[in-house]
Amino acid sequence: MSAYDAATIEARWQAAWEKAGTFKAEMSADKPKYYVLEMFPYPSGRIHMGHVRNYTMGDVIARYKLTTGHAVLHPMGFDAFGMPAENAAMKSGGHPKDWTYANINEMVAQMKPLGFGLDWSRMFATCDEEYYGQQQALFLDFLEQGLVYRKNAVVNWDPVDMTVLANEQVIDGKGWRSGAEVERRELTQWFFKISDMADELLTALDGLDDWPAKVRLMQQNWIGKSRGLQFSFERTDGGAPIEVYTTRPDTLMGASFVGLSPDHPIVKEMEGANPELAQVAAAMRKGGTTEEALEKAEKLGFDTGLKVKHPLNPDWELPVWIANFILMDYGTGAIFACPAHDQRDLDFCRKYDLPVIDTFFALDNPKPVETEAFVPARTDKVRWVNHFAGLDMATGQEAIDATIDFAEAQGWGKGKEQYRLRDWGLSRQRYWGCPIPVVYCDTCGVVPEKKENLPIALPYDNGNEEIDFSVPGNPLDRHPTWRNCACPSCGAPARRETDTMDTFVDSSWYYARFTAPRAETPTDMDAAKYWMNVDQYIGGIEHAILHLLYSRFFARGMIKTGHLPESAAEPFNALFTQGMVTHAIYQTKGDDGRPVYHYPEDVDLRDGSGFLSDGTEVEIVPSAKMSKSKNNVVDPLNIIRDFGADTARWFVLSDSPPERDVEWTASGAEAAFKHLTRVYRLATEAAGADTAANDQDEALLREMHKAIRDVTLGVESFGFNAAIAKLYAFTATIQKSKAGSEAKCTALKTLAQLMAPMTPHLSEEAWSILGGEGLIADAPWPQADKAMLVEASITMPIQINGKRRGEMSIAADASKADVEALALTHDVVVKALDGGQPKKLIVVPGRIINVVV
RNA sequence: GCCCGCGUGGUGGAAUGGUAGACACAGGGGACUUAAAAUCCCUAGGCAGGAAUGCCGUGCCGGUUCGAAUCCGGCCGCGGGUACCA
Repeated sequence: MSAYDAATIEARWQAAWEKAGTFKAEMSADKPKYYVLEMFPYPSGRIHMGHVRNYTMGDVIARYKLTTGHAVLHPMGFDAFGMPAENAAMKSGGHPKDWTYANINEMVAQMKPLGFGLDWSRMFATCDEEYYGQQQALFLDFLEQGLVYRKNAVVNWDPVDMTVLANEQVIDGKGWRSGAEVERRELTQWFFKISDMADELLTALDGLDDWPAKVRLMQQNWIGKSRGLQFSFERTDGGAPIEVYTTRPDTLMGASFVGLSPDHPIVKEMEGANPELAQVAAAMRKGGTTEEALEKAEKLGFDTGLKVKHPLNPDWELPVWIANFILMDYGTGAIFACPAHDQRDLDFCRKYDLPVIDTFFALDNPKPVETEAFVPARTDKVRWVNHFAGLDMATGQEAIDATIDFAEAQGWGKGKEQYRLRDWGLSRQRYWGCPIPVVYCDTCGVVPEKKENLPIALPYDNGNEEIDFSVPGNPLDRHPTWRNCACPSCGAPARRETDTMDTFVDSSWYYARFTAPRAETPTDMDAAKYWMNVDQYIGGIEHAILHLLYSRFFARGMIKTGHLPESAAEPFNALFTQGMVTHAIYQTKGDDGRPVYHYPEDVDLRDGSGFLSDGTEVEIVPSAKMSKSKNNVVDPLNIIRDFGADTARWFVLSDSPPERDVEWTASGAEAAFKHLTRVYRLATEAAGADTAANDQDEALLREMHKAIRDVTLGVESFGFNAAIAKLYAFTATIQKSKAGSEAKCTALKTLAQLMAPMTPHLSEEAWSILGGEGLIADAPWPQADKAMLVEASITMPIQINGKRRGEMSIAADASKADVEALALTHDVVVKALDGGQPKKLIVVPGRIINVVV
């Protein structure tokens, strides 16, 4: 009998699938289709266990659906534009394109041995001219439909490197390379009008029943629909009134000051005549642009000297301050502050000695606000002490509604629905992205490129005009010739747009492209109609908001521009968000005091301590997301070399629920390998045995049908770890069973089928050993026989006052009255009642009996 | 700061209002073996007890319920997102 030789087995069956075209996606008129997609990877160069886990989950679904009679589309590609390629070019020379394609080749070579049932013929990378050329065509169609426009927006500006920085390149408000304090600077940029669809994107969330509730909630909060009041404050100097938007107009009588964003037009207007104000505003514009940075920054204010009249009392004058926490992008860039009922406003007013006016109190506690703002839930009733619409006791929401009605009736304000969602700025001042296909002409202005001129390709080693990453900034902007072109409208010399697109654009429609990856238009309608939508989308929770929201927007845009059918507005029918694979970090201290990270394979673990080969002890940081920079990455190739791909696949699914993070440990991998070896051995033993049928057969087959039921449920509900636990138990049952060899072979063939989505190579081998017909990948999924699942009697636990005190066995079809009668005769119940009557008797059929005494 | 999650034995975890700890790892004991490896069997939350058994126990505090890991409120810790990382 030969041993389990994973390497040989895996190569054999991968070749067999390839030859049979098992995973080639074909449209079929007589099969239901199933489209399963995992979020495609960034080509960092090496795959890690996180990728293995993610793609194994998708593969389990894909292979399972193939055996249930579906035409399956399961493609793979690469999200290949982005900053790391440019950073690599800056650091070690070379070209982003060469770096990226080398990485892609490397990663494909690492993924193939894992035996994923992917249709590799559909593979593409977003940096392929073929792909981004079609993306440029989409952009032009979106532009024509009014879904794209230009406006000014702020970016992180490094004043030393004279370049735009990404948020992750701003560390503590300073540029990552220059160390200079970052400034906020305005540039004219391209935007997608996602805000036009805010309401649609919000209401459609209700229909996404197979998305995690947490993702829908995050998107709902992100879109942030609110109803508030818009009105203006008259200035005492007769200047243009200050328009404000507030979601708490009911607190207007508690107004303390009017606040302007440092980027507000009034501030900019005053800067010229007021050097002190200009200096303060400039200081406030320093630091990064992220919401987090703005919210966490120390609250700073400056009195402009302007005064406005309170809309309800012309004699009441409020000062106008500039405040660094007010965003120009939200509402009107101006607010009024009510410190009594907003902690941030209160902190600001205490700091600058501005008045605090209570407008309502808790019903049972009329205490004036001192250092803590009183901010009850909007549904709580409060007592109003300072209001104008005749309110006494009312909830915050009632007061808001009443205030808006009052303001509208008097004509000084208007109720308005507002969204937190901002338009999607897509311009990036970088080389390694999809060029935005527009041209600037002195005569014609901003002109879209003609479709026949697409793709507008990135320049690459064009003679002596090579792009240059040795200096910061956008190489396209510096390129001597690339930007020179003819105006598509008048033919005169003109300049190309040198900004490229946000990489989120690339990933917002790749799912549609996979349905016809070589089409000469962005999509092929017949293919899109057949394959869309994605039936199961799988990816990280970190994409809960931006990627998924942008994809939902893009699908709608593609419908509007005729690239997708109406039915594809929500492109992902079901979403599953998987957890990360983590691993301990091993570090020592370098000479400069900074941590030095060591690879797991270089660390020898003894009694919970780790040592390098020279004996140095390392510090162990328990568990962190696998990350190249921390060297805590476990290379799946090592696992495949030692144990085989099936072991790696089995383990990443076995020990942890898919939505949660999983810690990689080699001991777990060994256990998985042991199990697969056991299954292989059982199969070879059973195939060679010849024992007669006997009275143990039925018990084994009953367990088999239970396993079919449980594993099928596990696979369909992403309960892979639970399914695997059942498979361990079923394997042990087979091993211990004294059933005849025919029954054992039947059980083992079913075991091989149930394991096949997870361990496809071993399953094919076992199937073949046991005389199964054809490929297990094509064999119909086993069906549980309901008759074999019925149990004659069940065990029910008995509780006394909610605590388990005993159990009893009873016929499975016993009536509730029978159960009650039998329970009352049980020893523990008789003892607990001590001759008395039960206070209450609860019987949950099939589950539990609780006697309250 | 704000939004969204998560927290259960020595470890990964199971249990979605009904027997807390399935399954697995590490540990302990045993069988087989000249020996080892491999394999198989037993054991295993804590405390007390010879045992039967009892008490405690799902981050912490409180609540709802006949019954809470699970639902509600408050707190602590960790993770994800925060619009130019992907």
